[in-house]
Amino acid sequence: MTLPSAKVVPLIPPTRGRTAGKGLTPLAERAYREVKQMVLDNRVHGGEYLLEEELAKAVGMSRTPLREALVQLQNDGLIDIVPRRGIRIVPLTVEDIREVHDLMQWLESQAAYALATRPDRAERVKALRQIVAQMRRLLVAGDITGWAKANDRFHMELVASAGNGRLERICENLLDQSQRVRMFTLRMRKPPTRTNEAHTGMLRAIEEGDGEKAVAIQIANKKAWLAELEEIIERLQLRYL
Amino acid sequence: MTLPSAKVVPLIPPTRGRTAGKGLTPLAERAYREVKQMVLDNRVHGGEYLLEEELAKAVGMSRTPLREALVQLQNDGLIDIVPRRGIRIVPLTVEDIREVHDLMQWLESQAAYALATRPDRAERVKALRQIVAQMRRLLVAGDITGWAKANDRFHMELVASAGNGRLERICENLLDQSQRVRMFTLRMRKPPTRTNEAHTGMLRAIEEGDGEKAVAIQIANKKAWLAELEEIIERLQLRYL
DNA sequence: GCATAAATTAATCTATACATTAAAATATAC
DNA sequence: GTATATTTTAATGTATAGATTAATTTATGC
Repeated sequence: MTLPSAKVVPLIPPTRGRTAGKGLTPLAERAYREVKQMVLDNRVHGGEYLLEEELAKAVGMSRTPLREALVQLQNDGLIDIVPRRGIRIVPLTVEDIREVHDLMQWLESQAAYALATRPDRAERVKALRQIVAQMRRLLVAGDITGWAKANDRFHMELVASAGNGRLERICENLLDQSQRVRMFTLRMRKPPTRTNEAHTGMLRAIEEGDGEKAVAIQIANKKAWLAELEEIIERLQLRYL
Repeated sequence: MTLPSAKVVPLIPPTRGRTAGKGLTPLAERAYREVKQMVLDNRVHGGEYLLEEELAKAVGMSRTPLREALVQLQNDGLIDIVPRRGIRIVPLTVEDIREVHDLMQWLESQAAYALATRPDRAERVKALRQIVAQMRRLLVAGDITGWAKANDRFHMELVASAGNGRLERICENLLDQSQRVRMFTLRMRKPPTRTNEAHTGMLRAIEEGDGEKAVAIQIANKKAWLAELEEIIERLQLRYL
């Protein structure tokens, strides 16, 4: 493959800084956001198929920008483009949830450990504490969906403290991939007071500069979280969600 | 956004198992592979622009499948699609290399640690040792490019030992993202005997079940690797590559 | 009634025409 | 000569027509 000489143009900020739907055309971006929201809101279910033409009609555009959005969504691991059959919502098995859980635990523990060793960690800890306070209020108010969203913000804020853009994008995507299952099972779980306490304890350890303790608390909480989810999924008797 | 009822079809293996260019149409897949190879082979450079029509002509297809391939490549972090300007090869700064390095170090250390605790690790250690032996032979033969490829296989094999598909894809992509810089600076580095020794030592520690020692060796080698690269880039006086 | 071949259908895949946009070039005023 | 307005150009963004493919349905032979 031979090319004419590539043109060099002044360096401009990359579009990749944006976390999702990055570098897509205007219609493709809208399609990306709308289809993604439909998936994350559990309006469709794992294993189900959608047809391109029907999706295009639903989002009010031709198939060309929609297809570009679908390539992005497939890359995010939310859908599969099945040749000549349609768009399949990626079914999530308990193994998938374990994979995502393991990765998040590994990456978050690195972020927590790194934060515990930073001299200027007080600001970050303060911001994280504010999120936990909000989580407590939402739990008391009975707003479990709001609590889950705040919990996601906590995790993303913790990860952001590592100052690594690629890490942030990876974690945000992992949260997206597991969102359908986490939301589907949310009301079947015990009230997440254990998570609130674990976050509080982890932040105290970070504040004290005790990275190993912070990591130990994080790992224990995440293990308990996964065990409860596995129990729920076993009780549901579903191979995938 | 409202949809007709989604069709449910028998569960078939997802296309996402494939590591790259997954779920793309035949022409899009070919475009993906060819353009990616062009980028990874340093036939274009960071900051340079390419035009869609010229690329389409070069790969011998219309813009439609090419554009789908470009969405995938952008998601891989290899190019940026700049609206109404063209495709830009993502410029890599030393900060980018640090990010990738940090992430790989975190993820690989998890994999190494996990492997060191597995009772059935002998088989994996054996496979990894074979790769290191090949790396030694290639170094003696003066084939530094072959050595670098074998080194990548070592890292991917180590990561694969964790049995986490998402981890593998993430790491493969991180290796891709840093490839242009690593290959560009390859011959400016000292002969990588330190890396060969580090791999050997790490495998011995894993074999002995000493995860912490394995991780310590891995971290030390990666730190030295990065320091040498930073020195080279500073000597080159380039803001990005 | 069953197996296989042939025809039909459904849906994507790809090419390309046309619309749109933003940069570049040119014209104009001072 | 410079600043601003206007026009032109280059390249993408989007819609859709037609090609292609694979699944489904129907026809045929035994």
